Amino acid sequence: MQPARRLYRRESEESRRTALISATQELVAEGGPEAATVRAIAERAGVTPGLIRHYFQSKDELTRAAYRALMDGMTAKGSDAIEGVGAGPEERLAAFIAASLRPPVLDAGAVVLWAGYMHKVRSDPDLMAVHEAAYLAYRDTLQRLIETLPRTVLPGQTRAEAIACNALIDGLWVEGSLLPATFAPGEVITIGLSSVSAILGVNLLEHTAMLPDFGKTTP
Amino acid sequence: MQPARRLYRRESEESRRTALISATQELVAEGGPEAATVRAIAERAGVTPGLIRHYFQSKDELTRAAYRALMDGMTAKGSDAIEGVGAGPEERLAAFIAASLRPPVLDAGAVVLWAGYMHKVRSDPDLMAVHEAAYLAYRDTLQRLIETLPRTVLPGQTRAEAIACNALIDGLWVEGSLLPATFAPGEVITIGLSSVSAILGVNLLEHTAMLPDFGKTTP
DNA sequence: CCGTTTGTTATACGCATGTATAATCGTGCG
DNA sequence: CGCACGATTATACATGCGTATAACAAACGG
Repeated sequence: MQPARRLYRRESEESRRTALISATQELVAEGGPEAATVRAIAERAGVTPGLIRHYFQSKDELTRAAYRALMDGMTAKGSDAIEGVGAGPEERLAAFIAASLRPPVLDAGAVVLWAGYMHKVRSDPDLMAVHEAAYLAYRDTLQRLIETLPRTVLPGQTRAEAIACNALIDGLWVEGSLLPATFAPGEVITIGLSSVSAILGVNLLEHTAMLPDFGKTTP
Repeated sequence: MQPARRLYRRESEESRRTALISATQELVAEGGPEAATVRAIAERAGVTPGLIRHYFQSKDELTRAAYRALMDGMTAKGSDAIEGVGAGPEERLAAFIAASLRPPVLDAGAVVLWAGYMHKVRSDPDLMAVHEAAYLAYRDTLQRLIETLPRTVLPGQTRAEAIACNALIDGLWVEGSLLPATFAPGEVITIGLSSVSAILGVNLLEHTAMLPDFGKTTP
């Protein structure tokens, strides 16, 4: 009696690919890129290592797919945030910012995941293109929201403002995720909203009534 | 005649340690953490792999030392920037910000290096302490510079402002380093100074006369 | 209900990694 | 000048990695 061969079920290509991609993301988020080995990914996804090469030409291709999925997911979260809320420009901008500074976007695992891919982004032109597209898409959404604000602006002004707000949000995202104990609950969102308000010359804190998990920490 | 044993010179402990640390940093900056193998580090430092274990108990200890050196170096750059310049609070703050958004601090290698250590920072309490100390030191310097500005402030205001300015600078640092082609020369510094000005309610762009490599891109 | 297809597992290979230990030789001290 | 210490090199080892390939079995069509 030899060790029985492992039982399995056939699944759709899509479900297997997403399972492998999710497993990769989880492992990188937990233990950095070096923890995402072929064997660990397979175990997490509930398959054996060989199957990875059946769905991805190489581990590098799986890596690229996981990065693409990460970036798509994060930009999607931002778009979702401005879907439901009321039509006021300030409301929409405030919701967009708050969504980026709250879980699940504000999350140490997400930051580690993002950081773990950074050097691959720089060396792989394909990943660089994905990164640039996601970054510019986010910044573009931000800029469009800024342009809808009731203000009179100089030409070229909103571009610089969008860059600044994007950088501010990114920085708060990293630090709020990495050192959550350093901030009071909701403090990161409050700081983000008031700082963006200062940069743009508006008052977003007056338009936070509809935001979930907010209002209790701001006087 | 067998292959001659490699000639060598004895060197001080300090020079060997710094050589190994620098080699580690260079390799991580160039190719990510996975490129910094024991053999590659030794070759870059001009020694053989075994010597690493003579000066560091393990590769992990060398890694920790390299991260500490990175953080110390980056905070030192900021302190240097406010040493020479004139006594005006605005000048000093402007110089501090500009120094963080200009090479050698603004550099893709530095960002990749910083990002490459991120997951180790989260999992290793020792590195976490180093990170937190460096982050808070930087923020503290920033807050002290902000407090010297001629303004009347509410209690607790400067803390939030320091967090915001720190996040803004960090975000510009990352994006300016990773996508330098996206920005006009000096644009990152200009945006940083004008945004911090807006957040703090001052005008730093009027106090950039003494900044090197500046003034030509701002009207 | 059988045969074919192909998703999935199992096994093996070559290589690189971090570490341990022994051999060597540069160097400061007596 | 010689000798002993230890900084440095050399070699070896176990392990884990990504990859290649063959064997197997689950599901579907006939």
